[in-house]
Amino acid sequence: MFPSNHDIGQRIRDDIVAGVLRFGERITIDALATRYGVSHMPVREALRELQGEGLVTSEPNRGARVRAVDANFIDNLFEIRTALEVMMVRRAARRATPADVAELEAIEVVLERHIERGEHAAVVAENRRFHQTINRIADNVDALPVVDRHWTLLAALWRHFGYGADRFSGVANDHRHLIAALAAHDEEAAAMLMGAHATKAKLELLSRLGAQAGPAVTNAPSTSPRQRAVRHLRRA
Amino acid sequence: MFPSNHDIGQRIRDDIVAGVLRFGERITIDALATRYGVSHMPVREALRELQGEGLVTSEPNRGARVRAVDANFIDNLFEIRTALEVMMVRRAARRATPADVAELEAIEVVLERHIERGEHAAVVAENRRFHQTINRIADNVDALPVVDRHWTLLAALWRHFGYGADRFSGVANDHRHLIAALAAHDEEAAAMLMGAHATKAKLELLSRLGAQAGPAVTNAPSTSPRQRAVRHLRRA
DNA sequence: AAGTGGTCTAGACCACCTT
DNA sequence: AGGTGGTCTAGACCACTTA
Repeated sequence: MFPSNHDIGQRIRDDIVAGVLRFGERITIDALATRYGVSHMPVREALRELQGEGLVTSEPNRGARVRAVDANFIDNLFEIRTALEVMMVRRAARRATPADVAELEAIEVVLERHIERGEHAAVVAENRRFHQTINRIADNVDALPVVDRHWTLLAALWRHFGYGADRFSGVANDHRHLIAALAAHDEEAAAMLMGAHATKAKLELLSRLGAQAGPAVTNAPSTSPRQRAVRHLRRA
Repeated sequence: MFPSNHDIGQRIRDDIVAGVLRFGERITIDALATRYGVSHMPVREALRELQGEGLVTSEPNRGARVRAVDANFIDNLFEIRTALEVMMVRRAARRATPADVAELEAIEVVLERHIERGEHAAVVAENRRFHQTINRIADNVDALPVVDRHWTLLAALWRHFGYGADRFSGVANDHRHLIAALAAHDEEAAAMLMGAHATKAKLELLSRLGAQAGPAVTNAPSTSPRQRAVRHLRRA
């Protein structure tokens, strides 16, 4: 049983958030293929996937780079997520059945137990399930993959920046209110709550990014696309 | 410019909207590969791309199908587009420079000339440029690919259902007001206008879908995933 | 057990950037 | 011209489904 094959995308993502692949670093299909012991094609597909998540940028015929995970990136991602999840929770508020509400409550109970016990990874996983359930209730199958694509990346970022128990208590409170709004079919309330909920997460991540020291990133996307000398500066 | 061979995705998309591949039809990588005279891999990637657009659905180990282009599908797509474009136009309203506004006005002039002359395809192309420019001003590079992915499909749908000169006059009026809101940095107005603009397009498409006779579609996604006998019914 | 859908390998090949 | 990034071919192979 080789774990080696398969899921090259996840391995690259892990290597990026783990710092093995530095932000801004140049990456080539060939190098990654030999590194992971696979052939061209799986790496190519993985890079596309990561490009879809925004983790990798690529200029035609000039190779790809690890995207700088800076405030701008976080901001972009959360604006997308917020716009879509607010739209989704509106639909969910219109459609939620008592059974749906019960399902959310059950998930929330589990989630809060994980919070009490400080089981961070489990909290993140259950939190994802909570939001996925809302999105399933919303019943827009075409939006699901878009939103879902960001979750793996966000999970990696939380893991990287540390979880922080202080944040989780607020999460539970938000969720309880969200469930109430859905149960009451109060679309406006649900939209407002979801917007605030997502914004909190964004601000939280941004503050950690700032606290973690400035240089988590750099590699200004090289607005003048033809110079490379800058790369020599990154060494330390 | 792509040599000729490539861009299997576009060829499949064209075959779908042209009715060569019927809605609901079963499609396999192998069949498409032989049909277009290419090997497995390009078709596989193309199918993924189309899945990303929502044009194709796929169940693991059970093959793919042409997605039913019904009211529900149109609705899903436009909810995504509306949510994202409203978010984008808000950002654009905050950032638009006089030069940006001038660029939009220039595009709009060209667009309206095409409208007067009844050059439908050119109108669609220029309309796309208009919205792309707003999204560029918004400066969320991570949202661009998501929104952009739907444009090729929408263009194909307009082409398929017919353009309709009646619609275009409203478009020009909406655009003029949008430009004014952006120039005034009026974020709320811009958001409201964009929401209405997108909703109009959705309703327009839906009405054409309804007018075009009911059976543009069918193939209920077979909610009980294990039966295939139904397939024999589709023959006529 | 046979069939079908789908991914991986290994290398050829091509287009564009770099001398 | 030479180099590098990236796509395509042809077939092996694996996983899951169906008989």
